[in-house]
Amino acid sequence: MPAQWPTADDGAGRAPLTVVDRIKQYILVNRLSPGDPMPTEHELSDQLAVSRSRIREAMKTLSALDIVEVRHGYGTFVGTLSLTGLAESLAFRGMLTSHRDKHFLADLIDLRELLEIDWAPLIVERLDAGTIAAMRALATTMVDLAAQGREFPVEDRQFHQLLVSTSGNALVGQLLDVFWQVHSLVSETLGPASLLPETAQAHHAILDAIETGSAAALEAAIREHYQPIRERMLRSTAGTAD
Amino acid sequence: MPAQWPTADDGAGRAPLTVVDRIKQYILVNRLSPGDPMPTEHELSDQLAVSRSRIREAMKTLSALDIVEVRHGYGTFVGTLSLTGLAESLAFRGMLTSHRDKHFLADLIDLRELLEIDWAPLIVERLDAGTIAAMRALATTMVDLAAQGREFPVEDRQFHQLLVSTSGNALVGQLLDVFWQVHSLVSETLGPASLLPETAQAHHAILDAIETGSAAALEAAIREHYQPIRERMLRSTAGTAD
DNA sequence: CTGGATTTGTGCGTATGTATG
DNA sequence: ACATACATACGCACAAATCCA
Repeated sequence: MPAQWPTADDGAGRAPLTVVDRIKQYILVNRLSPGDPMPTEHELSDQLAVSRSRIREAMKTLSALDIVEVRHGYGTFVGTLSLTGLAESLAFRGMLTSHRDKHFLADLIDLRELLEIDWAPLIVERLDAGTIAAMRALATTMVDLAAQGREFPVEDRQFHQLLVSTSGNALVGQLLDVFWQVHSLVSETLGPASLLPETAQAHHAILDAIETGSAAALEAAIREHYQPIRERMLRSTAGTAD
Repeated sequence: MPAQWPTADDGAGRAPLTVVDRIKQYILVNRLSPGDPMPTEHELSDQLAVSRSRIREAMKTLSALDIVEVRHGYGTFVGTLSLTGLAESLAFRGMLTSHRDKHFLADLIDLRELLEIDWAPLIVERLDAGTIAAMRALATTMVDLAAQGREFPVEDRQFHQLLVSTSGNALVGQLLDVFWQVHSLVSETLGPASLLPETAQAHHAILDAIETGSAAALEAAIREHYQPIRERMLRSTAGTAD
C-alpha cells in the first residue's frame, strides 16, 4: 500500500496547513502506530515540498510532544504519546514561579492527594495480594534507606504507580506519575529533604489500611502520607523569603 | 543589569548541557517572567556559540511547551507556561487511538467527572451569586441553541471553567480545561453530536443542585450531566467497528 | 502613509557525527 | 574495517512580518 501524503490546502477550510499539521495528518491517514518508522527527513522534504530545515523544525515540535521520536543516525519513528512534554513544562513552571508563587507546589500536592483518594474504594476492593507484597517490600526498603539518612525516589515513585494501577484508568496513572516527577524535581530546589523516616513509614501505614479493607482508613492514611510533605514545603517557602 | 549567560559545561555534572537547557537556564538565572522579551535569535546564536539553525530548533521545542512564545517579525518572549502542549499531545493520542482503543475517551470523561465531583462540597459552599447568575445565563443560551439543533461549545466550556473556579486550585482548572478541549476535538471525529437538549438541560440541573446547598445533590447532577456524553461515545464506537 | 530598520521565517549547500549491516 | 544511510550542524542569502519614526 503506497503512503498517502496530505496536501497543503485542506479541502474546505482554505487556511493552508502547517508543516507540523501535515506530518500529523500523514501519521493519521496512514494509520501508523507508536514505534512505526517515519519517512526520512529527505523524503518528507520532497513529498511535502519544503526544505529540510522546516522539516527538522517541525520534527523538533513533534518530538517535544512525543508525537515522533528521533533516533540519531538511525531514523524517525512514531512516538509513544507519553506525557513527557507535560512533565517538562510543569517542572519549568515550578522552577520559575516557586520563588514568588507558592501556590504551584501546594496545588500539585493537593491534586496528587485528591486523585489517589478518589480511587481508595477501588483499591481496597481490588488490589491483589501480589501487588501488596511488592509494595510492602518497597516500603521496607524506604524505611531502611531513611534510617541511613538516604532518600528513596525510585521506590517512592514505584509505590505510587502500583497504588493507582488498580484504577484501570491509564490516563490518571500517567498523570500522577508526571506529578510525581514534577514534585520531585521542584522540591529539590527547596533544599535537602526532611522528615524522611516519617515519610517512609507512612507507606507502611497505607498498606496496613488497605489490609483492613476500609476505604475510609485508606483515605486517612493517604492524607497522613502527604502531611510531612506539606510541612516541608511550608517550612522551605518560609525560609526562602526573597 | 547585564544578562547572565549559562555555559555549556554545567559545573559538577560534566555532561554538556543541551541548547534547550541552556536557554531555560538563561530564563531562570535572569529571573524572567512570562511576557518578558528574550534575546534575538542572532544574539542567542552569538552568546551560546551555536548556529542560528540550532537556536531555532531549540526555540521550536520550547515554544511547543509554551516556555517561549515566538512572534514573527517582532521577537521572542517568555511564554505563559500554559498546558497547550498537553492539549495537542492528548488530542493527537485520541485521534490516533480512538479507532482501536476506546479506553482513552472513557478515561478522559471519567477523569473530568471525578475532578468536578471532588470539588462539589466546596462549590456548594463558596460559589457566589454573581457566578451562579453568569452560569445560569450560559445554561439558558445552551438550551436555546440546542432547541435550534445547534451545538454550544463556547458556552459549555465557559460553564465548566466557572464551575471549578471556586476550587482555588489553578492547576486543576487548567487541566480540566485541557481535558475539555481534547474531548471536544476527539468527539468531533465520532460523527455529529447527539442528545443536545438533554446535555444542555443538565447544566440547569447542576445549578439547581448548587442552589439547594447539598453537595450530594450536586454530585448526582454532575454524574447525570456526563451520562448522555457517555452514551453518545458508546454508540459511536459501536457504530464504527472497523 | 511611507520608508527603513529589526526580527523571525524559509531555502539550500556542504560538511560532520553516528548507527546499522 | 568498510560502506551506506541517516541525523546533526553550520553559514549564508533572501522573503515576510512587525514596529516605529
